[in-house]
Amino acid sequence: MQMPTPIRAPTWVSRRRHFEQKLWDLDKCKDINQLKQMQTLVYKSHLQQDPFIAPKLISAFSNCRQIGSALKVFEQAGESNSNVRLYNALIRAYVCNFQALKGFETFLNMQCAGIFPDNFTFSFLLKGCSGKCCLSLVSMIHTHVVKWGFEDDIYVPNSLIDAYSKCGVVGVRAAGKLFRGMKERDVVSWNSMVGALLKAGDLSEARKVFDEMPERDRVSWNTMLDGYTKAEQMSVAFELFKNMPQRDVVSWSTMVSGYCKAGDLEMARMLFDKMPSKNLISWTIMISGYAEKGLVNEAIELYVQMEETGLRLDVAAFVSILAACAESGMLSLGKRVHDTVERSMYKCNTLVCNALIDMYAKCGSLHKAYKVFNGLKKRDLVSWNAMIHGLGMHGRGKKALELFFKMKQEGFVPDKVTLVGILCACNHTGLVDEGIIYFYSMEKDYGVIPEVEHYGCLIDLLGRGGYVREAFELARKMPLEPNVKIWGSLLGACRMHKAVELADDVRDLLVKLEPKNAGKLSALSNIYASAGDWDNVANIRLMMKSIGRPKQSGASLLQLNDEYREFTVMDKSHVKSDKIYQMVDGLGQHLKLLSPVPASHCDE
DNA sequence: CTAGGGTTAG
Repeated sequence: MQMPTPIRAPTWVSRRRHFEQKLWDLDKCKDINQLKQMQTLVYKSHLQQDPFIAPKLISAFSNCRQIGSALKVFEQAGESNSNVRLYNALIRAYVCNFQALKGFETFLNMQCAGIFPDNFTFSFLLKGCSGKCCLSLVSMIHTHVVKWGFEDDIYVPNSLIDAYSKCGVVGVRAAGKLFRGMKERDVVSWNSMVGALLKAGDLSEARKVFDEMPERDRVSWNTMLDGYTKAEQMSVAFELFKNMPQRDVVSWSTMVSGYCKAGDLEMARMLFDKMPSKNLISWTIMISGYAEKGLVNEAIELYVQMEETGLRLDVAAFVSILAACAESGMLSLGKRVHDTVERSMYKCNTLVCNALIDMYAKCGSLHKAYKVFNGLKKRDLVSWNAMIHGLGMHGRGKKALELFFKMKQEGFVPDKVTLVGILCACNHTGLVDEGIIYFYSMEKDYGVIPEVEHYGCLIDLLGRGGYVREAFELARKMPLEPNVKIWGSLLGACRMHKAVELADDVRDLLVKLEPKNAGKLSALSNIYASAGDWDNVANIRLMMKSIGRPKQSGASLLQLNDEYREFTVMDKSHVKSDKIYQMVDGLGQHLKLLSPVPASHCDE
């Protein structure tokens, strides 16, 4: 009689099962050490040329940001393996790791190798175009799409619409043409088209398309909602919000963000408190909203509350809140955030550290900024720019220039932001000659064509250095339209050097500005008025008169969140006039404290 | 026995 053997597979079988299971989930592996172990196993089992395993390995390495290893896997997969998936995986790896160019190169190599692209290839390639404004590239890919016959695979034209939408107004037109020509459209096609029109700022056309949609999902409503909030049409946005068939956390967050940007922090907070569920993004929006507007107590209180919920901040949350602190000079919250960064996994993250450097620099805490900068292992151009600009704007021009040389020594190529920092540094340190030299050689030396900011720095520099006439001359001759800051610095220079004989130049410049920027002079006059700087108020009124602007009795335009509102003296018509007067008063105090002479206008 | 792609808030 035979005993039944226990049903138990030999060990090697179960091991193999286990191994296979792991192979199937290879691309979901997030741990780099585990992944390397898996790779060893794959190679030992001679599976590195397997048409399914190899692409998975590439994806896995790509997800772990190990693009070098991904490439190695690709190369070792062998040419015998003429596999679209392999190429697709490599293209995606490049594109997802910010090497879009290499992705396109791979696409070309693939065709040279005689391998036909498929629908996935194009989706990946198009993703590589995002963030860049490269219409010619997108339309080139479009041509390939048509050539290979993938224009009816719904994913591909949808990706195309999205890619086109990031190429400015012309791109959006191309997107519209493609959209109208599509055989069938799904809800994503419609949503992408609405999003494209909104990106181009065409709110009414977007709404038209939105109304035409055969079916709308959450994304459709949220996209349209965001369009209205970005345009600061909060009442329309609220109407839409009320009428939405369903509201998710994105809808609520969009509204909170919209009210924050519109400056209505109370309404924002009310909605924030009413949200049925909050996530990291919602908290980030509300805290940044408070921080940006300088509401210290509210911002800190909410930040502490968020930490108490146990939410872990990610890179975007850190960067957003720190940027808001930088904007309003909110050092107290900035420091708190820094504490959190130190305890997080992002204390060596370049993006986060750059935000810290910028925050400390803008808050005037140069020592701390420098400490973060020095401790940063992987500095990029932004790190250098933030530090140089920070030093420069606080009168440490020599140190800024030193850093500039060091940065070049280390092989970084200065960009336009660097040069603003350098000119700013020269300006705030009285290095007039150096500033002039840098300005006039920046195109030759660094290939940077001067923009308004650069002109602004130089004009400020000239004016402060006593070359008032030259400053005016430059403002008049510059190929770009002078902005309010340039105006301010010219006025400052006039006052500083008692140059009243420049009326003609002033008029010339005003002609250049008018009539498009009618409100700006008044806005400026208002700022000086709040600062109690009556000399400049008188100056501006004189200028306004000199170009025959009709005198408006005591009315002035005050810029509030990019919108000009008209006020007359002691106007109480506006619902929030109390708040506004308070704010203007506060602004005046600030200006008095900060600038005996009108502040430099090349910062920011 | 297989994977992989497109749209919304910071």
